[in-house]
Amino acid sequence: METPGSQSSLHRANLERVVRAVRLAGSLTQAEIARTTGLSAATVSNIVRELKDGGTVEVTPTSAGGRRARSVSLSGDAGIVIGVDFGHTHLRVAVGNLAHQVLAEESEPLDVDASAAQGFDRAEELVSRLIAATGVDRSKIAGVGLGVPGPIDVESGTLGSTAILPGWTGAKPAEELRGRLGVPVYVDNDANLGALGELVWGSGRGVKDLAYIKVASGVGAGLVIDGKIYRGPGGTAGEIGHITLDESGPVCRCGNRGCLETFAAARYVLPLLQSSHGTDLTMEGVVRLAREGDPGCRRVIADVGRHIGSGVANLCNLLNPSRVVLGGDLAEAGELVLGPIRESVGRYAIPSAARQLSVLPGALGGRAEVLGALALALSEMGDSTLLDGSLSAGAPAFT
Amino acid sequence: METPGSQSSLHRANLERVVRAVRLAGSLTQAEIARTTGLSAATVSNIVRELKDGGTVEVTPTSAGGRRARSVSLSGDAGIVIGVDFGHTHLRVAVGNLAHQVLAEESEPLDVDASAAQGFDRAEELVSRLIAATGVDRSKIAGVGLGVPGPIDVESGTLGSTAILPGWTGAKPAEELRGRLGVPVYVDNDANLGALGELVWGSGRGVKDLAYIKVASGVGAGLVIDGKIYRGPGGTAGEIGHITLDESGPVCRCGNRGCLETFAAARYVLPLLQSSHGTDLTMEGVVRLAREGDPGCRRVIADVGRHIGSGVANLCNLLNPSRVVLGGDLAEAGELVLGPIRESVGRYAIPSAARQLSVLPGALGGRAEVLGALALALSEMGDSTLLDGSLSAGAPAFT
DNA sequence: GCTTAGAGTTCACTAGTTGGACATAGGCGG
DNA sequence: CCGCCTATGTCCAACTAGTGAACTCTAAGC
Repeated sequence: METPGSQSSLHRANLERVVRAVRLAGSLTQAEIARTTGLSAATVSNIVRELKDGGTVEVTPTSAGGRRARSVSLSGDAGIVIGVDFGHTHLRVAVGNLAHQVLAEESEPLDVDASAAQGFDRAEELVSRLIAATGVDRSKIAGVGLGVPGPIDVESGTLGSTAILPGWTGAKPAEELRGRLGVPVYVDNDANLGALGELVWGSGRGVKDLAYIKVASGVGAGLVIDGKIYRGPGGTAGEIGHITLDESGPVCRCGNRGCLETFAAARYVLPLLQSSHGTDLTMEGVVRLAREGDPGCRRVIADVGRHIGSGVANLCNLLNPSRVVLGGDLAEAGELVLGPIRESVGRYAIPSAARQLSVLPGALGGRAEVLGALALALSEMGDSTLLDGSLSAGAPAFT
Repeated sequence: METPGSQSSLHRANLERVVRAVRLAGSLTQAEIARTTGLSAATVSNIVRELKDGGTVEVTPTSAGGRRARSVSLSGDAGIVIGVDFGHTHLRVAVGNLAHQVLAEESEPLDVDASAAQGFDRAEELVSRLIAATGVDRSKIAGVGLGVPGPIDVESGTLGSTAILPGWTGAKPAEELRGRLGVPVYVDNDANLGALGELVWGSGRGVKDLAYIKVASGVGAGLVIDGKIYRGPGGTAGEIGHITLDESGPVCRCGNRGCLETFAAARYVLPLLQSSHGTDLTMEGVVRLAREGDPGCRRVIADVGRHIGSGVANLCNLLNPSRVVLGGDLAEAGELVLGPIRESVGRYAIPSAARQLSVLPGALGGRAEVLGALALALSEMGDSTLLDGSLSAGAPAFT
């Protein structure tokens, strides 16, 4: 830190290396750590002792039927991370540990029109409740990931458009939450977090580049490139909802005509069915009816799929991701919507770009965003945060 | 290398740190190196001596009117890099040094239908001629960047479609050239290299995310994200030419209808003018006529611009780059084509994504690709390649 | 019961950085 | 013109931290 290119920094780097290896694998013996990190057994021995003294890591004396292998794993209370997701109609909180395990999760309805202060009150309460339920000490919180359902400037932390969450005008959600909880808060929009959630826990496991398409009242995409959220220099990457499919199509709320959103988003699609199916239809309802066989709903969903597929084809030609994951209510429709999407992609994307693409439904449903928030907290905090405990705890031993 | 987390790697890292600092700044005194790298003066002293012994760096005994500052700079012959660009109708080679200076550059016509072997013969010759002209020793070649005008799998090094370069079927250009020149060869397609070239030397200086749109016989884009070429998991990112603008438009060579390419690429646009302007018209000619005021050519170019703008708007919504650079013959048309592009982008992209976007003509013209090849060689080889000399030369000193 | 083999630890050694002492050389004031 | 001051670069002793080799320990296999 203070001497950025010297032995102590090397030692720190090696500590991180070990922690990362353990975190990724869940648990390892020292010999395995030595092999995967490339460090010598002696060094690993020292490092493990240091980490154990610092409380970062736990050593289970004997594990399986081996000779005498001590398995090393991140200690359950080494730290926890929290994910908070503000949705249009709900608030969702999850608590996880550093081993990528979700310890507790809960959601409650939240009025969109609630003021920002009220929303944060509820969030703070829910976080406290969940932490209490897990029995972990509050001081172990290593970071908080926060999702907001609208464009947010990650640098400055200010919400962009306030059309979606009135009453939150000019709010700086991350700052607010940091003030209340006293720990670092990392914020991003729901589509990006959904992408991260599916990447780490859901349908995106194993790939490094993924596009998460979320169809709800609008259409947005979260892009993960090489394992990291890609936001673009201006922070507004992923606006797949507003690529133009038909220059003379319906007028979109963004002011253009024929945006993908006007063919796929709930606010434009539901009215099509209202004369035949009643006015209080929701996207969820349409999906349910379609699965039950309602021909009108099936047709509408297939049409939506075809249009999304056109958008995905463009995305695919430009970015060539290895996986596209469909999220939001629409994902529940399964093959009813995925089939037409794949068909459109096959038709409109150039073959070499579409070849290794797989289009999958999200595996996490509405949980994708909270879990993504957890993942954001985990990735942003880095592995170094874990070491602070062991470093400060280790120091006295040398005096 | 062999011991990836230990002192020797630290030393190597520090060497690289110093080399990078010097390369970025041009020349520095040891004290300045110490300050910018954060290393101690003593360490810098040792490192500089080692680098000097290895020939990587030169020390000019006295410089300005200071006390006794010795200025350290990369030695001119510490290494050179070579860029080779195979185009549809030309072969272009450039030689540069590690200080990002172009030492020599030359191009010659190359028949597209020439066999691969013949092409490589010509390239090898031209490289030899240029190296001889610069007077640098052949052994100083640190790397070669190679551009090919078609899809290439960077991992395996095999050319994809052979439609563009018949006679090159199944060739592995990088391997071939490595065999002939005996140094590492890094290969990529022309659009990606053009992007890199403009980023490092041209209209993209200062930004980290850039899209380079090359309009020639086809339309392709090179994407640079966070300073690195983005190829996508399948290696075919950037196919902006085949995003669909009009589902019932003209049939494209890719098999779809209404691709951007069918509205913008030379092979589709030139026929429009052949009845009025003759059959041996080239894109270059159209641009020239347009600049001279020919209304038909102006109209065609403006239409092309509008369509490209639609594609760029989609790109912008999805990726939100901070800069779009137009390359290829068409860029010579200047505002005649840029105006309509900007107009289309303004109309079809969502405002928040287009806000900080600038659309510029390429500053390098046809040189973008060779210079990009140089930049590729420079970036791929890293700073570490420079050290090989000093490391191997330094070793005997310790025996 | 003896051997064997892998796991983890200890120890002497070595690589490499650092802080401080030291030499050097120009600027500046007297 | 001389000596002080200051910043540069070098040298040396101290220290940090990783490594290979030797060693111990345990359980499995014959």
